[in-house]
Amino acid sequence: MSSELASMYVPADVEPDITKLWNDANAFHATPEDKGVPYSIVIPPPNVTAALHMGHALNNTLQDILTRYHRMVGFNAMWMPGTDHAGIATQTVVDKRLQAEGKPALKEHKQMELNGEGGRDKFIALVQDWKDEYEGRITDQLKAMGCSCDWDRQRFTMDETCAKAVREAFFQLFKDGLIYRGKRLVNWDPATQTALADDEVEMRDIDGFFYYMKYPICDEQGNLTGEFATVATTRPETMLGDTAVAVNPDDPKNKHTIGQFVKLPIVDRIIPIIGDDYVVIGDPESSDEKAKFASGFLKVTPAHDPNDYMIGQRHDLPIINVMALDGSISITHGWPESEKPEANETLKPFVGLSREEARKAIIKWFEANDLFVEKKPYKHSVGHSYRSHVPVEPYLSDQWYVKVTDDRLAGAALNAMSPTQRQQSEGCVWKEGASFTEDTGELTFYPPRYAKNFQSWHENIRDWCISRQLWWGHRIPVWTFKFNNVGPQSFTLGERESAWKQTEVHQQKIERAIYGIFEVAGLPDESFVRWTDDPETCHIVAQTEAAGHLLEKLIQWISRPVVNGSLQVEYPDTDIFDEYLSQLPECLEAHQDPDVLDTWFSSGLWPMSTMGWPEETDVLKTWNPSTVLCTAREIITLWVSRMVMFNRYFRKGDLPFKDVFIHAMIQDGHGQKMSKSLGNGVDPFDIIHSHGSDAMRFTLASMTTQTQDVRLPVDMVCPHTGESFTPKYVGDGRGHKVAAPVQDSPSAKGKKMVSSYGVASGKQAPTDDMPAARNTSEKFDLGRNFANKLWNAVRFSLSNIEGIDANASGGDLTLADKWILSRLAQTIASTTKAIKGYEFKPYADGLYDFIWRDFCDWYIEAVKPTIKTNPAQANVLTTVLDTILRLLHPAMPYITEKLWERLNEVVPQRGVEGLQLPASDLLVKAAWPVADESLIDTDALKEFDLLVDVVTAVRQVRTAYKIPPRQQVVCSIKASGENATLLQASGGGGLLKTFAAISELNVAADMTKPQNAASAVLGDMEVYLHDLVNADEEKERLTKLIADAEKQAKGLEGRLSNPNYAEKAPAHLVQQTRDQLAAKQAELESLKQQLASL
RNA sequence: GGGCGAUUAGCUCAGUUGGCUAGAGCGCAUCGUUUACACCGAUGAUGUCACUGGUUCGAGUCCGGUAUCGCCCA
Repeated sequence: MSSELASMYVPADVEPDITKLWNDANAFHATPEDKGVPYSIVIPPPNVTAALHMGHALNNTLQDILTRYHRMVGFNAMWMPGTDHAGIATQTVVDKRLQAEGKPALKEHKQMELNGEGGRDKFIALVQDWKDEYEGRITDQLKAMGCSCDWDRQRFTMDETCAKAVREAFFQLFKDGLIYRGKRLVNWDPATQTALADDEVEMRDIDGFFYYMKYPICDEQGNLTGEFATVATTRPETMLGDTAVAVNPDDPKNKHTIGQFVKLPIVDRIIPIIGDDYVVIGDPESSDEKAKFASGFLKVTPAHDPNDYMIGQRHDLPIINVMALDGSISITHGWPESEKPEANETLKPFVGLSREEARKAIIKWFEANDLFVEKKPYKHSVGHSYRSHVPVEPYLSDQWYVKVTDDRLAGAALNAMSPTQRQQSEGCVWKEGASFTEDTGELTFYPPRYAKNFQSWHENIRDWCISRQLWWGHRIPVWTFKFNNVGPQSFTLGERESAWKQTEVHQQKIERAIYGIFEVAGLPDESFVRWTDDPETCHIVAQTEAAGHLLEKLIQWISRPVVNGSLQVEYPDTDIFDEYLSQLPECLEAHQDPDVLDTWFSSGLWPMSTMGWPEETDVLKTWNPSTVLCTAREIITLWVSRMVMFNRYFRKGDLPFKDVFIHAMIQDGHGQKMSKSLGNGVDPFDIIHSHGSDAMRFTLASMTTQTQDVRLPVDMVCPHTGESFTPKYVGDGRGHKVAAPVQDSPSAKGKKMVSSYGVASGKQAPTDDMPAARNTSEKFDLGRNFANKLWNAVRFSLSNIEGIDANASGGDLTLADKWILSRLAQTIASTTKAIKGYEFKPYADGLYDFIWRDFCDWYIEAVKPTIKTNPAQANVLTTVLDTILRLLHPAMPYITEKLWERLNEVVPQRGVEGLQLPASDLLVKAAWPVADESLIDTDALKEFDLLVDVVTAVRQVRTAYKIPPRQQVVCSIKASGENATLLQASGGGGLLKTFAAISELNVAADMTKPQNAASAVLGDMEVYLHDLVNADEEKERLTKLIADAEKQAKGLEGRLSNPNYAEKAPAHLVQQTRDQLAAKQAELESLKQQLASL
């Protein structure tokens, strides 16, 4: 194959070929049988909601660096790829898209479902289409980035393998009493109409009001006393559901009202005034915000406020829900029928109003009826849905919970922590005493400060609501059987007992029926469990999909329509019918739970499910626990926690991963989060196209410091000219800086374009004349330039070596050779250490400096004159090239693989004594270099540094005198001892000539300064460049140098004249300072002499 | 309210157990296209290391406080 290298690195010409090479070699695939210590990473599965953004690009670049590095080191490395179904997010996105396109959306499909037209399945199919599209795009993006994932193992959180794990996990937790059903206040999102977990609620400060409203006080019969209780609330609309007014028993002003009643306006409900010390005593003078605003009377609405709910529990208050699922006022979602709300003419106008409308209407009503006191501005924190961004409504409903406050879950997660990272704390809120009970932990956070986050989350954890009222997700594997005639609505003690008895009989019959059909189908008895929480209900959980299908069949049969006394659906197997089903109670109703599981339930199983759990596969045994999880900090609580709890619980205490590496989040140039709506995101594909994958990866790696955030200033690409420029910014009215919707082209006069913000905000639609502009960032030029530099360095090196036998004997190593090998050995050590410690910037910077500065600027220039005639030197050069490619490969896989191919063609064998470089067809499979310490030649390092100093000094003088770079100059140097030897040696002298365009070099200890020579002083050396001087300029130059030297000498003197310094500082430092001062004084002396001689 | 992070050159950021005459990339200025690379080379200018106390022979680095910005949790 001809692979002459082009004069410029063009990623698009290289990347597809290299991808093919890797694919043909199946280079990313690992099996448990492969040799090497297992190393694995599971990808944090990107949501199929949207394509990947720059944060994902960073996240996956780092994982790929780790994976490729460990593969090269010889680990059996496997990177598990996949995507997450992201229940609420994806369902919402698809719904919005359908609405925007005017197609039947979620609402319409819900109606279809009610009509029995299969709306649920049809909608899920639409989401599935979306998922297929975005899963494909995400995969393409990762592949374009060069991610070395084991693509044969790619998973999706809702595929069959993962679904099996979800089913089994739910079953086991259920069986072990760690899943329960509870009627609780949940965080309800009225827009998407689903419950949210606590951590899906984001708090926002809202400028609201405290409203003060008067409730008339009365006796138990409703006779008004003429007094009023003034309640204070931020949410007046909830007053319809008030079931008490509370007063602090220590409130001197109001405690006398405890025991009385109020007649709730509009509703006319008679509710008690109760004493509860939760109530804040009002004090307008107080510095405490709450006391300042408190009126002393707290309206208690147990159905619509978590704190009120607790008060309600303590005082056994009724719970009256006054809202429908969409948050509108409703009398049919829990309003007691005994109040006959439909007959209440006062109430009628409020029914059906939205929360916001109801608030206004109720305030208006209170005003009209002289019961409104005032409103005061009040800034408070309101929970909002992290998806729909509407305020969350505390809402009473039945949900499934995981009892994560069990020691087996949260306790196990805490005990997983590395003992070195545990913090002193006040213990857990869910457990008596301290947080930790064992020292089994190996879980380690990088950077360590994030361990604190993890710990305090678990210490304060609450039970986890896992049911979501969505369609897109894992359907909850619970089948609920209800017996409708076990007894009256409310039970006396005796009735309750008999009801339970009846229940027992019913349940036994159901169990017997299930055992029967399972046995016939060959399923084990243990593949279902039953749980009963009230006399009318029993819940059955199926362990496997097969068991679920049988239950489904049973339910179909139970729900069979009975027409004219005969069954319309026969159970397929008559024997089963006769033996098991004929006994089932007639009063039975059954259905599968309509809800789906919280997405994090399946994500929490990801490190296990992707590897085949619950089967104990070889993959699972080999790579679980995985080695490291790379993610962003926002995910520590949501995801890391759940994976740790689940993995430890289901796999006998094993961790899902040993290390957690938390990387920075990418913000725009103004420190704002990148988001679609702000139009400040940068698409990885755009950067791959404009700069190349390697450039993007390298730049991202070099941005990865240990801080929390990094900024990526966002520029725009002019669609008219293709150039990038910094856009004009405006405020968006919400405190954000955004690119103005319309931008002028920087160089195409009169042409305009629309910014991403313009498009996203809908403020400006793109047209043919005014197209949309893409975002980019100048920062990626760093990686692009570096790639090109490397490309040309290798190209040039190979063109010099080609045709000569680098493996031939002969030739000696020069100073430059010894120096570059020393620097190479140091670089191998430092980059290896950096990767091992998850220090990506030092890794990237170290290679950048070595390649650009040491190798290109100095070494290549140094060997230019001799490389073609010195085989030993050619061997050093190829050894350095080889090692550079290996070291850089994890960060820049494409270009290094391409150059490797060419290097193999030109020089198949590389390596020197102390640095073995085993040959490999593909760089991706090549061994990571290890250098012997003997390669580091400290003399060579020192000597080369001296040469660099001399060269730099000469160049400075040349520049000062405006000598054209190619004009040769005669140079004399006054030097003695080692310095003189070095400078006289052919290596030193030759290098000086090469680097500083010196035609003739003389070195002597007693060199005198020639007439008209310009000079530089380096310690006790003096460098003279002949025939340059213009006395005035030289005077000026020397005066400035003298001033600098004097200043520095003064500083050193000051340090030494402090007696404490000599006494207390380490001796070697004091000596060093003395030496520095001596050198500086000699230099000063010399400069002064020169000045005088002019 | 609790926790975490940031504040170093015009911009984006390094600065690893205190030893600094504070660095890099971009940008800027001057010079340079006989062939590795103009996605380049040489040289240069630019810093009260946010402020303020303290510890120390010595503080960008350690400790206390203040201010501003950002994130997480209530």
